[in-house]
Amino acid sequence: MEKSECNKKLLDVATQLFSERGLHGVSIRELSQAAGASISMISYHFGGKEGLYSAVLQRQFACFAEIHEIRERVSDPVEMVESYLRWTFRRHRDNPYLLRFYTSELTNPTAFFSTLVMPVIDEVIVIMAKAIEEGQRQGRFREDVDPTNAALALAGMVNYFFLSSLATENLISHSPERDEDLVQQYLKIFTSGVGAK
Amino acid sequence: MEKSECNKKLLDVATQLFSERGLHGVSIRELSQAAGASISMISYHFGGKEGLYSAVLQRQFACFAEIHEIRERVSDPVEMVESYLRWTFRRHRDNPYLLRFYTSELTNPTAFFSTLVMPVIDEVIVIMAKAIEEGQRQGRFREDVDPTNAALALAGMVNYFFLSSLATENLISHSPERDEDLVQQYLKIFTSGVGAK
DNA sequence: TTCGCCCGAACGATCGTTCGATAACGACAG
DNA sequence: CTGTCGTTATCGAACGATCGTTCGGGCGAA
Repeated sequence: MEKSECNKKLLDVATQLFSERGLHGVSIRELSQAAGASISMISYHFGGKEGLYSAVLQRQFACFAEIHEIRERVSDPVEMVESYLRWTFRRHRDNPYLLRFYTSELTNPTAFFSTLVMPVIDEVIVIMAKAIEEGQRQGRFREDVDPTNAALALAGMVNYFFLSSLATENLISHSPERDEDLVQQYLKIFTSGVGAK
Repeated sequence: MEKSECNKKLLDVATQLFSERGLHGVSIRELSQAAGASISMISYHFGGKEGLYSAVLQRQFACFAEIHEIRERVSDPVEMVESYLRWTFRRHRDNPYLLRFYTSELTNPTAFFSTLVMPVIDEVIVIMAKAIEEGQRQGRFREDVDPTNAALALAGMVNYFFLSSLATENLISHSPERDEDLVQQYLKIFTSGVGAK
């Protein structure tokens, strides 16, 4: 039998509201009303408000597993950096709520941080650090920077663009049409820096 | 007459608790109990829970004004980048709660975001973008990157190090003794990139 | 009839705020 | 010096509102 629509509708609505105001900022009454469902449906389908939140979190962070496919497909270190940048842009574009849960959990971790969030973040950082380390072994990357730190710097550059968008929307265009241009700019900065040759 | 200690104690306790769990995650009962004060003191001194939160926010973001002194003291673009990096490291070290309010407001903005948070963030980005632009005019920085975007990339690199610390604490050392080393690494990456020459 | 799915009233707990009482203290008049 | 008054800081009980959960029942398909 098909699992009813109520379930999916609740997940969708909860994704938006939780991302906007956090776990404690939304009540189950507002949640269920926005989903056109009854209050008790949240406890019925998800075992309570926290259960719904964890279901949202799981669906949000599922996409991070894609990094493994990228790593399998791409072997060249520089190309790996470019793929990571493009993948991250697309990830945020496809899912405008992701970054809110991402940083919300990093700064105000809930009970699900250590089981649902931290593992997938670490996986990405470790994989990128390994790619950079391989680049160093190949003589393509300078060896006087720590690979993990370089991976963090890369992730920071691109994620911060979306993180700061609420504050900088009148300073810089956040239109998706600029994405590929930005990918190239970040790639340039990361590999060659902003210094004139 | 001296303003009582109750006021200051409430501010200190609220800073920690709000940073850990957000505006909606803490009750005034827990707040006042942790401060050793009565429940009614919050409404009495700050006009309510939100008033206390805004007082905390104001005190947190006051330090961003220091960027103006730095800009007055430093004229060389590269030196300005280095000063920004060192200043940001010290800012986060001196105040471990700052980044939580910073990102919490960026992802789950409260009513005070547009008046207390956004203006100071924009100021820093604009000042750094101008410094980078000047570096381009001097021929020290390449001209094919957008100054504002470069400023965002710089801010992203260093802020993300602290933002991700909860997830990456067993991947990389976050000891303050490494700070100067990290400043130099970020400076290197930003000005020269990770590419081998 | 049975079994998922769903409803909404009801419950106890907790929320933020308000209010009357109290104590300490300086100013001032007698 | 002393008694009174107004101000300020603090308390805790009480209030109405809202919180998340539970529960008895209704509905439709098997």
